[in-house]
Amino acid sequence: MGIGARRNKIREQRRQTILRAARKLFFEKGFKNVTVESIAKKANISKGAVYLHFKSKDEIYTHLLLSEVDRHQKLIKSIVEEKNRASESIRKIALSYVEFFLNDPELFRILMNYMLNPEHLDLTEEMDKKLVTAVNRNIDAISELINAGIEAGEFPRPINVFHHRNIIWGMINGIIALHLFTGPEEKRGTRIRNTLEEGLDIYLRGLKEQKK
Amino acid sequence: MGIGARRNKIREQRRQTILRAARKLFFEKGFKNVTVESIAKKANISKGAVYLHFKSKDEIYTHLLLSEVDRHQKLIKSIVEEKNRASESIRKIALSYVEFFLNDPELFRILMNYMLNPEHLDLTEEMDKKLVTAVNRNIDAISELINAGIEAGEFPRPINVFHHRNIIWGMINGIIALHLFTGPEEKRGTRIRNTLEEGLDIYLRGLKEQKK
DNA sequence: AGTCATTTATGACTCGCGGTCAGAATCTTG
DNA sequence: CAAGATTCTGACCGCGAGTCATAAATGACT
Repeated sequence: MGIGARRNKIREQRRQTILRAARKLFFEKGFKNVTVESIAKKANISKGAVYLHFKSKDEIYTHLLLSEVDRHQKLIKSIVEEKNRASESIRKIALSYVEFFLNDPELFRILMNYMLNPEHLDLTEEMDKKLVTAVNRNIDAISELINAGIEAGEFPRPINVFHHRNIIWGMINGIIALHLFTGPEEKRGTRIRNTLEEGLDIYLRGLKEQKK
Repeated sequence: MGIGARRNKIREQRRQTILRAARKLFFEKGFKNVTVESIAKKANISKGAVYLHFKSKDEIYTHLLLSEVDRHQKLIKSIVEEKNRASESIRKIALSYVEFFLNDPELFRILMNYMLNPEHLDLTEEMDKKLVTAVNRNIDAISELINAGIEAGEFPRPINVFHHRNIIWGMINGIIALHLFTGPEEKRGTRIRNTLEEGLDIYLRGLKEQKK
């Protein structure tokens, strides 16, 4: 191994150490309640050193976010590839979202925040692009499924795929947002799942009878 | 006029001056980019004096929020009282929301933020309660309309009114969130309106054929 | 091994902002 | 006008993100 490569490896290890420390803290206390100092401490490193690896606190969070979104992307991909009926796959994707966010509500908050703040976070160009791409890939899965549904005769044509993708995506997020932080915690899961399933059900039924 | 009353009047005027100044700034620059100092300056007053009238920056914002929500509430009430078909009224309410938020996207951000942060803002007990109540009143209008629709035979029974209220509410918010800060600004209005109308349309159609 | 350039680490410091408070200014009352 | 009550002021505090002068570590070259 050349010197350059060794350097990079060590550098990468440092990054991972920081990310691991940050992850624990963020997911434990929420973004606002974690200081960069505390991340540094947990990683046995100085505050300044953290900034040798990441541009900002936001960027650290975004890295974690990205790896989560990617993880979820794989799940979605596998659902799409099952080749069930389109409406069934959409239902599954929606439910997988719910699980995803029930597991880490903070993540939903941050993604929502990202969506609501056009100026975005304080990220490098690169990170910003990556995050947008990753999120879009997930949204596009729905388009793909709607198209497959049209192919299969499950949905009528012509329908405006983008429209319906946005409506479905909006519904999923809206319902999650509405329930994720309210009511008794142990019941949130079933409440969200039930509401979302019923909502999609009715919507997709309506869609199938569009312009018959 | 007694001395006490005069005092109160002056006090109230000060509050209004502060609120007016704050309003202009907030709606111009967004919550984060306004400092309490700048509000004070605009109101020709010292920073400390601001805190004689409001507990925190959050609370100032919430006051503005509340008056907006109240204003909107009146609109909703008048829509409900028109006694159109339920689905028509729901459509109207949704569209009135859109106008509301197109007019002041920052407001949507804050309300969403409020929804996503259970610890809420740094408010007096009273303000917090008021805000929750005001928002709920608006959501309840939808329940009311669904019930009216059932009465009128427009929707089948039995259906779970809360469920559908939440789904509709979620859909409205989700679609607005998805579009309010993206794409060319001049087209946002029509994009949101179209998507939302179509979404509701299909959903309500599906609802009418529920369990026939 | 010793020198020196380069990379990496440190933590004291700056900066910005929300919020506080001791003391000044102004008003009320007798 | 004096004394007390109220309102106002702006210097100050605390906090946390991000910076930077300085120090330590590394390793290439003699």
